[in-house]
Amino acid sequence: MITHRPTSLADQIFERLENDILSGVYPRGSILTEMALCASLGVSRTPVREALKRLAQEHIVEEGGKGMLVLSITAGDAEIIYEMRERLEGMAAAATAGHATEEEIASLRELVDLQDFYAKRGDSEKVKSLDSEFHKNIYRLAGSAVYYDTLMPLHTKIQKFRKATVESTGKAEQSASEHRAVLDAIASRDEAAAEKAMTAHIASARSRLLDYLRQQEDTENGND
Amino acid sequence: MITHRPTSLADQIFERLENDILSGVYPRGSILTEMALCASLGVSRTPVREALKRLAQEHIVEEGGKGMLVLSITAGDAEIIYEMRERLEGMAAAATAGHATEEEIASLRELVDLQDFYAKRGDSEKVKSLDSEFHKNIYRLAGSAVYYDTLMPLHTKIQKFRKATVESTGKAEQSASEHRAVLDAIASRDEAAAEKAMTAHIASARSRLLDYLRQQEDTENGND
DNA sequence: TCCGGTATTATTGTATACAACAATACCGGA
DNA sequence: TCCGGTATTGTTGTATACAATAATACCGGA
Repeated sequence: MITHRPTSLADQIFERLENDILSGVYPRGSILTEMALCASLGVSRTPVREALKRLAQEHIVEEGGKGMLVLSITAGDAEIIYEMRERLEGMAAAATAGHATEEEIASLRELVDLQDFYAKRGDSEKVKSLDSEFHKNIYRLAGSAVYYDTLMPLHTKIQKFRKATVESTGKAEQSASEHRAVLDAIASRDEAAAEKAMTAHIASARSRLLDYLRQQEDTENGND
Repeated sequence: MITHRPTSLADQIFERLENDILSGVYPRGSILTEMALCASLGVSRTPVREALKRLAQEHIVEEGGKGMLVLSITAGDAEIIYEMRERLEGMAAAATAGHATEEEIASLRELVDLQDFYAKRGDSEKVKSLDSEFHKNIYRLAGSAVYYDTLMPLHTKIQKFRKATVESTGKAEQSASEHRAVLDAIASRDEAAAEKAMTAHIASARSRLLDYLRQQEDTENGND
């Protein structure tokens, strides 16, 4: 309908569906059919179809006989992802320490400063988003698209669980200070220190997640 | 035209293009336009378009103003990928040791036996393909789709370089015997040993790759 | 009532039509 | 000759049409 747009309908729909699925709007087990989405989004099948295919490729949905079956991830998957990140992100941080320009490091510092600011304010939405940006930038600055392509899907998929790692002001401040340690190592071009600091940060986030999951287990962990 | 098919045209085209790009048929920097591919493949734009979008998502191509720009990967990317695999595949092998059924382990053994057989024969095409299958099965049997989703793209992207790791009979036999070490650890349900054996195997493959790249450097490494 | 077969419907895969944008080529004027 | 503007062409994004399959619902017979 609307014609020339900066970003395509397919992209918008992909992002929206990805976000809705990973944040729990469409719970695991839901069925998404092209036509139903067309109707609710007011577009033709073509962009919806493209978005669904891309979601399927990332195993966020899979074709389930009738429509597309929403997969999302389990707590067990989240634990695996944290372990993978623990093994990989240090590598990315080290590469970033080796590759990033001073301007890029300055922009990382900006992110950390802001995150710290909002952490002290208790604005966990902002903190989560800035936390996300920080990691995303590390992937980008590491000097090869391989880092981004590998780590970004992992990061995206645990969105639903990430709030657990910054849910209280204390955790948010801790996360921010860990980020600062990584940043400082990068800024001083110390690859080994950057790797170590990042690995420690992920390990820390992972243990915050495990605490959260243990809590959830007690109360029942069903729908949110 | 032809109507009911087990696998869709889009899937076939995706696989074909992926394979052609990663094995060097379309060299880095080529431009693929939808229409040109339609003409050469004899299908409409829809499946071609879907295949290209999926390739773009995996950063095998990217939109480059006019058509899709073929990216492929550099030797530097390959080195990064081997380091990532070194950090991750041990984890997958350990998980497989914990999850795989006896039947699944038997099918792994079959693959290793065959690989050994063809290695001794010097059939490096077969060896490469069986080597690939072995790793792919580890990803699948590790118990979470996260392993497959993360490792398979890495494995796929280095296709062009993998021949370097099994190019001679000696290397092929070495690779097969390393696989057997991994398999034995898995079969005896020893997760730590499986991780160690797999990590050693990737490290070994990586050094075989580095040797190859160093050779290439001497002769000129441009087009193949 | 229950079972089997047929008809209808829902859904997807593919092809094509159309609109908009971008680049380029061509033409006229200075 | 060179520059600017317009027209044309090539390319993509989106919508729709059509074909084929699979599932389901319905109906008749035992």
